[in-house]
Formats: sequence, C-alpha cells, structure tokens
Amino acid sequence: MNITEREIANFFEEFCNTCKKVTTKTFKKNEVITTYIAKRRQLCLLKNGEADLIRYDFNGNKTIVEHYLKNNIFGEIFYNVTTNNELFVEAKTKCEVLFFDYEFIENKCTQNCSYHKNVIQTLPNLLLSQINSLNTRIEILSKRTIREKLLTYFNIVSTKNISKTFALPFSLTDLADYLSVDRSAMMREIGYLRNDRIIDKNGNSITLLY
Amino acid sequence: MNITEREIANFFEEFCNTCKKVTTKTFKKNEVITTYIAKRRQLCLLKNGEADLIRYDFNGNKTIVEHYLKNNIFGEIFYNVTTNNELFVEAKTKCEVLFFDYEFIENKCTQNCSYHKNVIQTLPNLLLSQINSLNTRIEILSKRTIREKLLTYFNIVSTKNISKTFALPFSLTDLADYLSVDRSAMMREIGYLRNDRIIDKNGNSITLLY
DNA sequence: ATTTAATTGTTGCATTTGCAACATATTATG
DNA sequence: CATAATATGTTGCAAATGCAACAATTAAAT
Repeated sequence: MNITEREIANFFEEFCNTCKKVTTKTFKKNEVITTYIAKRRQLCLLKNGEADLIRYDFNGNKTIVEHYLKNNIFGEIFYNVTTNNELFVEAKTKCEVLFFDYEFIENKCTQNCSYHKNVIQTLPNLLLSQINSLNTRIEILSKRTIREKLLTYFNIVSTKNISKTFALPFSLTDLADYLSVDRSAMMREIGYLRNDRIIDKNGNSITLLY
Repeated sequence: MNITEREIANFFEEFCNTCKKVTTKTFKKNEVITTYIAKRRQLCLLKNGEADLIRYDFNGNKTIVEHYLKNNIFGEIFYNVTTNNELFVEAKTKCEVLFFDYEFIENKCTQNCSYHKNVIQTLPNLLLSQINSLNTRIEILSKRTIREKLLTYFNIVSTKNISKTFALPFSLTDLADYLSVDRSAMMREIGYLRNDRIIDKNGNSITLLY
C-alpha cells in the first residue's frame, strides 16, 4: 500500500496527553499478545516483530488466519461476527505492540491534538493494506485444490520478492495451517510439483520453474 | 458495524463543487459495474441494489468473492496484488453505484468542503465493515470440509437473522460458488445434513435443527 | 401459452484429501 | 554434549470431493 514509514511512525511516536489511552507492550516469542473473546473494540499495531493470528476450531484444526509483520494492524474490532472459535494472536518473534481502543479514534479529542489528527489521517491507509492482505488470503483459500493453493501462494511470494526463487516466511507445518490443508497431503503435493518440474525446493527455498 | 444510515447518506448526498470527481451510475440486472484490470485506485459505494464480485480462474471455476448489499463498498483499490484472475462486479438487481478515486480522499480539498470532511470521517467505518465481512469469508473458506463450510455459513446467516429458520440470499448454484466448492458435491452434502437431522430445507429456506 | 434457459436434484466413478502412523532430520534446551 | 522437542518427509487406506452426465423442476422470455 501507499503508506510511508513516516506516517506509521507518527501513528505511534506521538502521544495524546488528554486521553492517553494508548499503551505499548513487549512480548517474547510464543507469548499470547491478545485473545479475541471479550468483544472489545480493540485495535493493535505491530511496531516490531512477527506474529500470527491463530484459530483452533472444535475439531482441533489449527488455522493461521494471518501472518503479521512490522506495521500491520490487527485486533478484535475486525471480528464483530459470531465466531464460536478461539482466536488469539501469538508472537512468533519478540514483538512490540501498540494497543488502543477504537473509541479513541471515533471520539474526537477535545484538544484536537496532533496525535489524534495523525491517527485519523493514517488509519484509512492501514485499513486499506489490511483489506488488501485479506483479499489475497481469500484468493488463495478459494482455490479448490492443494496444488492450486500452493501455486497461488508461491506466485504471490515470488512477485513480492521479484524473484522466481524465494524463502518461505513460514515453516512447512505453518504453511499448511495457513493454506488450511492437511500437512502430509501438502507435502505429498509438493512432491508431485517437483516431479512435474513445476517447482524446485531446497529446504525452505522454493524456485518456480515456469 | 457501528455505522449509521445517516453517516452513509452524508457520504454521497452532498457534493464537492471544487473537485467534483464523484459520479453516480445506474445499472440493470446482470450488467457489469466495473472490472478490476486497470490497476486503478477506484472506490465504489453501492447506494442501492445487490451485486457480486466474481472471479473466474484459468480453469473456468467461478468464485463469488463477495456479495454486496446496500451501503457496501468495493473497488479495485482493494486489489493491489498480482492477481492473474479476471475480477468483475456484476449487478444482481438494479443498482445505483457511486464511483470515485481514492486520490479524492487522500488529497485534501483546498476548500476543505463539508463533503470531504464527511467522507474522511465515514470512510474508516466503511473500511471496518469491509474487513469484518472479509474475515467472515475467511472463516468460512478455511473450514476443511463442505459440511463445515455449510454449517459455518448457515450459522452466520441464522445469527444475523436472529432465527433458526432463514432464507438463503443466494441461489444454491451461487452458494456453491461462494463456498468455493463443487455444486453437486454441495447438494450431496446438504442431503446428508438432512438425513442426519442437522438441518431442514424447503426451497431456499433453511432451518437449523440444533 | 409455449418455448427456452436456468436451477435443482441425483448418481457413478476417478481423483484428491485427510488421517494415522511412522522414520528421519533438524532445532532447542538443560 | 546429550536429550528432548519440533519439523520434515513418506505411505497405506478410508473418506470426501470434483467431474460428468442426466432428469426434473422452476423461472424467464418471446
């Protein structure tokens, strides 16, 4: 998205002295950053590190709903819906996270402080990036076979890296949870893709041969 | 989402005389409202009617990516990504659509007119509703079986209607495209759900029996 | 009113997938 | 360094799914 580092920096570097509802916390790897259960209107910004939004359904299937990098946003406000599933965000590396309530943005600051102004100006762009990545996710998930899901995903990473060869940002186990497929079935399909000379694979490095 | 009819009304009832880049068009049923090919930063608001965002992949599989109702937003700006697929929005009923470019919002109006102010104030809420519905979609698509997809979808509609009995907003053919599954396989699964006394079905009316 | 088109419903069969159970390799951890 | 824990890789088998082909029903169009 067309959003600059500078904009995002403004988003959290300043501070509203009137309402100061903003907090920053640090998390170690594997710690739970937040759970989506309280129906709060919470919005979070990942200042540093990597994290996953994870869901376990009643069958115990794990889904990596999203993978967050620096400057991505997440939070319970994106989930108004009746979900019977347990959703939580887990730090994959050391993480620094900014928390605030959406009310903070909606309710105009009485002082009309610059912090509020910046947030209001930046938020639509952050939301747009979020929509972009959700649409990408839907494109992948709506493919009907594991093969198509893999190839769609590989294409996206390849394009992002401007290279036919790229490292997977996931472990293969996590990739299966991201594509919402059985891991062993995915491994088998990767094997077929190699046999058919459509991809090459060394460790977590993939090369597209087309 | 917490967005009032009034807010949305303001979103398009007024008009910016300075930049007036906003246009409204009317479409008949089955007409194509817009195609996503030009990599524009277009944003559209459905003022009235119903429309679908449709994708055909290279295998000819159709996916109903989203189903839009009154006051939903859509547009190419949500798709920055490398998609090799043909995406277009089709009117399912008579539609009235508001078009504008995202630049319109980013570039502050020199006059600081009230129209611009309204748009900037309303947009984050519209984007949030959009994120909500995309997350719902992902929840459905990430289910591993047709049965689970159906039940997840039915639950959502049931909750929205506050009733165990509800009419499907789709034809069954379209529902299969929305769930990204084979139609005949879906019909079979609906049959199983009836046999197992989990749902009941009369025409396009579904009743949850649990 | 009659024809055409579209949707719904059903079934056999081949393919794909998930599941379970392993073996091996790699990465953490005391 | 040794041991535990996690990740990768493989396979047989049962279950789920897609595909194709068709009949029956409903909706749309002339």
